[in-house]
Amino acid sequence: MTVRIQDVAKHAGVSSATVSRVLSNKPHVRPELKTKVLNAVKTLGYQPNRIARSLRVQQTRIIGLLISDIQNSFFNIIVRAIEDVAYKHNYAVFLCNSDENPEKERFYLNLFKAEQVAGVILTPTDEHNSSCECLRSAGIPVVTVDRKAADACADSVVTNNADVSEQLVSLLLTNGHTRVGAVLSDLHITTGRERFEGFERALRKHGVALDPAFIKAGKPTSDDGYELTKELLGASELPTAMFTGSKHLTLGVLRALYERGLRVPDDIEVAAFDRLDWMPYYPDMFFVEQPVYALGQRAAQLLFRRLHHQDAKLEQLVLPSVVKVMRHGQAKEVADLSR
Amino acid sequence: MTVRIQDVAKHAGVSSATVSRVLSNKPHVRPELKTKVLNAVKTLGYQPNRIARSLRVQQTRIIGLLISDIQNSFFNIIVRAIEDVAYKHNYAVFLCNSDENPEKERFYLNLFKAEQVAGVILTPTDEHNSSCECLRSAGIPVVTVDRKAADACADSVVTNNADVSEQLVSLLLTNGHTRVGAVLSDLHITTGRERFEGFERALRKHGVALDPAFIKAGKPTSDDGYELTKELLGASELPTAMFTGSKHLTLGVLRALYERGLRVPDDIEVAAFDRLDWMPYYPDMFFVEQPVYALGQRAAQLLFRRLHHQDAKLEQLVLPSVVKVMRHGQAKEVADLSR
DNA sequence: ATGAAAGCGCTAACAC
DNA sequence: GTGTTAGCGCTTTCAT
Repeated sequence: MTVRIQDVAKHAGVSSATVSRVLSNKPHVRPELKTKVLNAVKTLGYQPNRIARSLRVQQTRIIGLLISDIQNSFFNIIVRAIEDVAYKHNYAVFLCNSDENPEKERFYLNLFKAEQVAGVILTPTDEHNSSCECLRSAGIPVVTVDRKAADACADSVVTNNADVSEQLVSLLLTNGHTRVGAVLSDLHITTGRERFEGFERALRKHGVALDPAFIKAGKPTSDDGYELTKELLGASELPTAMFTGSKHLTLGVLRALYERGLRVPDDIEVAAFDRLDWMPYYPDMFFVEQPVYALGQRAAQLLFRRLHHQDAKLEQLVLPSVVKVMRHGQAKEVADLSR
Repeated sequence: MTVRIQDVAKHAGVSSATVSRVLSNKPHVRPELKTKVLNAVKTLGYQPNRIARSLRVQQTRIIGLLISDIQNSFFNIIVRAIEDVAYKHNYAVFLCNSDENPEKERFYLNLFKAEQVAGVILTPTDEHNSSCECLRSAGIPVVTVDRKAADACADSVVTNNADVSEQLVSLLLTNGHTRVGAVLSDLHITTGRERFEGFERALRKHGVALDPAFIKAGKPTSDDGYELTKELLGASELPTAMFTGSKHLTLGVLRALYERGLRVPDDIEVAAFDRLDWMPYYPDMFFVEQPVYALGQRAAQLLFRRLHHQDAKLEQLVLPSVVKVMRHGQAKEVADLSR
């Protein structure tokens, strides 16, 4: 039924060892046998069984990718980037969705181990969740992307969250805003925590008191952004500006503002993380442009580096984001505003 | 180093066969041995090697998912739905990106075969590309989603593209538009072809001649939508309405209209496929709401049905889409407009 | 340079 | 009910 390496060997009049050698480009094979084998492969339509190979060599050419929300268009760009790099290296990607759920995360990391993936890239749902330790101990390298894990057993690629948040919020404060609401990701996610730290730092520098009623955190989804904003707007005094901690949170925040009849930026200023693809048609707002594709690309590169170079020292890459503003449908860096 | 089924057997004082039986919930095992085995598994931290298992039973609990653009937020919802269903069935998903490239598609379908996935779900890049035949002949069921494949060897789940397109375009024509531009997916993709057929039918019914300069087709990406619209707007007479064939095409079309200074809907009416998440803030437009999540969900269900029921008759599911209009930030079915 | 054969970890057929 | 064992398809020593 299915054609095996033995069949090819028989057809070419050689042993299976020779076929194997030819197919993995090993040296020490007479050219004339090589062509014989290649012919046999072609005529029989032979395709190596990767399962058998994996069992024998005790590893696969698969990288496990565990994303906390694969429906999120931000993570999607990262997925795409990783897939691109993997394809170039002739690796395939095993994509799973942890759904911001630590239990699902553990389930999938175990699966990755059982499937003996060559390496894992993930966006950890919880900074202090050391489940990646169990992968490292099984010899499977781990890279975290966009978010960090506390245990120092994974390479990571993130952006300068705290700094750029501080810049962004400072901009609001400099423009005279004193009541700034923040809708962020949960603080056990590093992007949530670090962006909050930047927010805090900016307030402190400008001598503005931090009002707990103006700070909300939840899952980085549009729904949570919406609900949290409604809560926040229920406070006695309305904020004059909003700082939002992710693309999908922003979507929810804008919906809540819209429903409440607050116009941007006349009634309320918005300073958001990430570019929305419809910003050109939307009223002016500030935003942080993160190098999203690069985030995924560098993560994949880091993983492949480690695959080939097992014990390189741990790398913690920080890519720079930039504060921008939309003006008349054009995005400009804030440094450029002075012109 | 790594703990094997033999180790568990020794530790529990039984044979590996018994351990295997316990772990796969086979009958005929004394309860007392069962607990012994389970204890040994726990203390040793045993995890079955799925590769070895796969090699032995000649199949995996993995479904191969080949999407033509994983960065596209439309397909993403489908991916998410499939992942959800798979997780419930305790299957994992192997996600790959064909990039609308038939060559990449072939590469990945071969990979799926070599990895012996249990089944495949794909959005074919070319209707008349019979590469799924090779999977079926290897006993791997194939389901196409969103798009159909010509060869009748795959179950499929699609929407009523032609009909709903006809409705949508008829609406424009009824409203007095006679110059309707169309920006669609390539005609070798079934969604492109069928939506074009609906467009054509509507024109014919209303006795409007089809102007080739008003019809553009390309990849369903924002960039192609943009470029094609610029071409289309270069025609001597401007259209008074635009019909767009996918979410990302729409993004590009709107950008081109915006840059050209054409306001929606005053200067030009837009009737689009798929809901954009920022439509509430955008000027009124018509659109087709497709049951996107259901598309993925049903596809996965179809696949699992076939996995358990190898020779059920081929199923071609058509899910209904609905024409809607945005009014004051609310989506309404067009049938409701009369009120 | 090439072939014979062991063995990766598991399951299932068969024997008891 | 439980154990023994063959074998899934491949790679890789070890002989030659």
